[in-house]
Amino acid sequence: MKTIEQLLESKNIRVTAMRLLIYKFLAEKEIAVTLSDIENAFEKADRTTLYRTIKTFEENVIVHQIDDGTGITKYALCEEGCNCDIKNDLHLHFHCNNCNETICLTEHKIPQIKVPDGFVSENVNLVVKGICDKCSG
Amino acid sequence: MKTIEQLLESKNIRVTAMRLLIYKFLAEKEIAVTLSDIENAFEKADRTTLYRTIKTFEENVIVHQIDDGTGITKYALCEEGCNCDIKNDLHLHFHCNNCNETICLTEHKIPQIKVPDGFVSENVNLVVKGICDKCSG
DNA sequence: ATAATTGATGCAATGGAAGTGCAATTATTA
DNA sequence: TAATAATTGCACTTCCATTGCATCAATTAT
Repeated sequence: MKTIEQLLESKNIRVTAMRLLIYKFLAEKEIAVTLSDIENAFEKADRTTLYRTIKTFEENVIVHQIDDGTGITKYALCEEGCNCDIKNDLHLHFHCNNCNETICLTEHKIPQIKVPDGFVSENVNLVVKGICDKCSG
Repeated sequence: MKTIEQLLESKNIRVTAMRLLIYKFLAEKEIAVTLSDIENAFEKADRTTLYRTIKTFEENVIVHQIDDGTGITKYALCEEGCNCDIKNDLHLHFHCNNCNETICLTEHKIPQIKVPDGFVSENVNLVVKGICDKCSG
């Protein structure tokens, strides 16, 4: 079990208070968050810092972007099984039309999608929309 | 074979010159277009008019939105097989990382995606990214 | 036919998210 | 301790999406 400090150091990212806080914030959340979410959680910090922290995490495959169709980019920590840096990885995310939350279904893999001749598939973005377990109860 | 006029009238949308032009523009395109694309094609018209025309079309299931992950909403005419108003329809779109164009692959259906217990799938948004037939040649 | 009403269009402005340049601050290394 | 490099905060900018309001065109009622 790596500490957050070790994780950051292993990727040559300097350990700062801000980064630890943002990492912990993301780790506590089960859902994907927007930059505004982070902004609201850290009102003392500057938007730009939060933005750049997330970008740093993204570049180093600590978080990955999720495009759930709401028009606002969301972010979530990469988990054990997350191969979002690998081109052919299939992301599966669920967006709840009721509570508007987006969660990663990392365990649910997607079958290979066939594309017409001449097309080369490099990456697949799949978002299932509907009602999440909390809202359907 | 319905004329555009008939199509609009059947949906209680007034037939205007602008609407006919935009419809024709979309019909000629095989790819999904952004509002800016339409704007560039009709420089004399106001952006708002184009925007609201597309929105009217969207509400009446004449076009559907495509979120291909570029961050900019794209639109394409609903085709014969397009059931984008039906909840369980599976949209499949292909976004070319090279030419940045997005096309509808209406003929390519996707298998039903399984979601965990408690989750209700209403809709699936699937975007395959890669290289299109024109660019891979 | 004309007035009243409804819808379409154009202009101006707003809001939100994403991104950048630069100065100041903090941490690392020489 | 000085020099260097990275991080943070502030101020902007840009781009897309969206709305309010006035005007113009078209439809309906009188």
